[in-house]
Amino acid sequence: MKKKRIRIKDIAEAADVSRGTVDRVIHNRGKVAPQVKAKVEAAILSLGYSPNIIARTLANNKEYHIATLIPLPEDDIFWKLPQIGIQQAFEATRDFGIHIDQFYFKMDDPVSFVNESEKLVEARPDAVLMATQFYREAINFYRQIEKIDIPLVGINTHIKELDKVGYIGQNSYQSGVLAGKLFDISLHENVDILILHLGSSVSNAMHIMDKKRGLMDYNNNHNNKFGIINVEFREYRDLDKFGYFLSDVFSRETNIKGVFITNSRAHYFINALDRMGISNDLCTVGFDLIEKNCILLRKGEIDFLINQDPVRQGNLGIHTLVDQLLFNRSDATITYLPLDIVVAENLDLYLLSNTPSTSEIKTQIMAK
Amino acid sequence: MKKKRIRIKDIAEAADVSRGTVDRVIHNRGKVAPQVKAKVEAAILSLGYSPNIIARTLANNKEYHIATLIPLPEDDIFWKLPQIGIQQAFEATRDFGIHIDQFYFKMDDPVSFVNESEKLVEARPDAVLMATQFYREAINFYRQIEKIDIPLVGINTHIKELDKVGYIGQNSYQSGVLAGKLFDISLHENVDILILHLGSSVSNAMHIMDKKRGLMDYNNNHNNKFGIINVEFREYRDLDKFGYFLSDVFSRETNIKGVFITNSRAHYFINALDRMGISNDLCTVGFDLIEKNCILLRKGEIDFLINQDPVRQGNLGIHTLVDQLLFNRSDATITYLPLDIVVAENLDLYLLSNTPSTSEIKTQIMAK
DNA sequence: TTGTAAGCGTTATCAT
DNA sequence: ATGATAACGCTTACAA
Repeated sequence: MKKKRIRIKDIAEAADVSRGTVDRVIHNRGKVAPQVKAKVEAAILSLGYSPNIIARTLANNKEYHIATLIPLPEDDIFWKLPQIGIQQAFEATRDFGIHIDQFYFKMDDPVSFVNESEKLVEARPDAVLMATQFYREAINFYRQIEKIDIPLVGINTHIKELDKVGYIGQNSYQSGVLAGKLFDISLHENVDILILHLGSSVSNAMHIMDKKRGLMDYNNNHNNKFGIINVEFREYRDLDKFGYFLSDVFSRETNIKGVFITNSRAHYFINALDRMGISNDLCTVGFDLIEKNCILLRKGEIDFLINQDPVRQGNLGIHTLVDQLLFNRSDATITYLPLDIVVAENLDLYLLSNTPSTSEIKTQIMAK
Repeated sequence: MKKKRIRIKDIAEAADVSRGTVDRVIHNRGKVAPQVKAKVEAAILSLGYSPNIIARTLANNKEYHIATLIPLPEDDIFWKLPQIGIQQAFEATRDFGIHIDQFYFKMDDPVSFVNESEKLVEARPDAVLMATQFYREAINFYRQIEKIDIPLVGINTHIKELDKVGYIGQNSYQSGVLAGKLFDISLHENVDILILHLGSSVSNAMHIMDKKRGLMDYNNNHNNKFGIINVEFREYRDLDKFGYFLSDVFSRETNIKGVFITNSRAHYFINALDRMGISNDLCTVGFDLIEKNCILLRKGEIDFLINQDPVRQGNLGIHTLVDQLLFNRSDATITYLPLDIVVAENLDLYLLSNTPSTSEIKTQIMAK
């Protein structure tokens, strides 16, 4: 009934060799006579041996350093979320000998990214987790990492040119398609949708283009139900300037009924609208469950937030690397996380499952 | 720079006692002189000791048996999903000495539940995971479990009378509210919504009532935008009978524009409609990403599926129990999982993250 | 080519 | 009340 787990010792006895020999065939290191090897392999197969990861980890007694390179959480609260996931993963894996060294760069400053990436390389980590929107800089950074031949995974922004590294995050194109669907459900035909990009054009990179394409493709595939207006604005933090900009847009374009904000800054848009006294009868679709967005979602000022689970991105990113370090599984795979449609009525449930205090995952190691 | 992790040996040396003594104060077992105890505790605090779970697990070398009691996956494919999560969790925790013994009952048969629960008790497990809609039977079962004093968690159906046991699953009431929101977005006012319950009335229990209440409360709070019609039907598997039943309903009630199916059987409804040649210009909201529902969602025959992540329910359920067994953390907490709004445009992303092959979580132990 | 034994950090059983 | 020591299953250096 209660079958005991097969240990190395057991197959050593079965094959009538020593534990050392068994170990040698398992890791095929060292010399072992062909017939002996066959005998051991037969025993492994017939007894159904699988190694005890716990004991292996303890015996290995190795320390691994994973470096992270992400934007300063202070720069944009969005970046606090992956940070939470990274911390969770750290606590979950520290007993496996995993250390995490974090490097932060200024979100809008490529130079800062380059500086930090150099510091990171000097620290000689065993693996790297990266999140950046700087395409060229990321590719240059990858060249350096390639030289020292350690695994690298990206989160949040998919740098498609880097096909040798893993990616965990959202499918940007599909999130645009999904936004299209949400407008389709909510609005009548023959109205206009404003695509609004807030932030530096530097970061107005591929993944933002993908979101726009997704929305426009959806619209094309649905008989061009909507008119699409494309606009971007850098100085969104200056509510006055932003407000004037918006009233200009809305006075020129009087048929706008939907607004698609392509990143986590929807709350700036709503606040600027409010400041200018422009009434908000718009259907607004934004991204990410940062606090200011959540408040406006509850109030009904924002209609939909698309969640890309940044906490999980950070968490899974670290776990993927741990997986590679501990079990040398080499997957440079792309993992697209679900795109959650968040409305006032299901918001709280998403927030709860994101809070670090409630998700007390201790150990979460990928394998086999 | 590279700080070594503090071990029992380290604090033993610091406090100038033996490892045995340190162990005694950590687990406050056995006698230890007050001053010695204070000295050790001081050392633990100042050096910042935390136990190495890996080594502890190995040394403990204990075997735990977790029993599960869920409906037969063959009875209703929905129940394959928690089963997947349970299997994942098993693979993740087997190295921690966790065994899983599964008991299955016939979904619509309380007697079968009772029989299996008796077998389960005889097997003398160390913890139990349960999913059932049979209220009375579940409560009786709990009385037996209470006697042998082992942890019990429920998934999927919240038996509120059992306030001493943990629950992981959906907030049924809130899922009804969310359905209300979805109709609100999709439909004009002054149309009717049909609430359709398919299945035995036995299982037409509290959590189904909660869903209905949620929808109706939403409607009340929005000026009774819709009319609500309540209907249930047992023999939904008989497409002919079901079809006649539906044509009867729809010929009497000609203003129905929305249909809320309260469980995972939305596909039966669509098929019966189709069979009778009733045109589907309805807004349909159902539950759960089982294959037949997914196909209809893609085709546009179902508009929304609310996902309660049954895979994760099974997975988290096991992990919660493992947590209690390994770290004696006693939380009979209620964990409500997010309610995902699934449409054709984000369906694939949810399916991918549910597939057992992609989620290769090895070890996921809760702690601290 | 093979076997032996020490060690990973913790627990638990002995003596003292 | 305290200390020494053998386990747990695996790795690895060293001996044979």
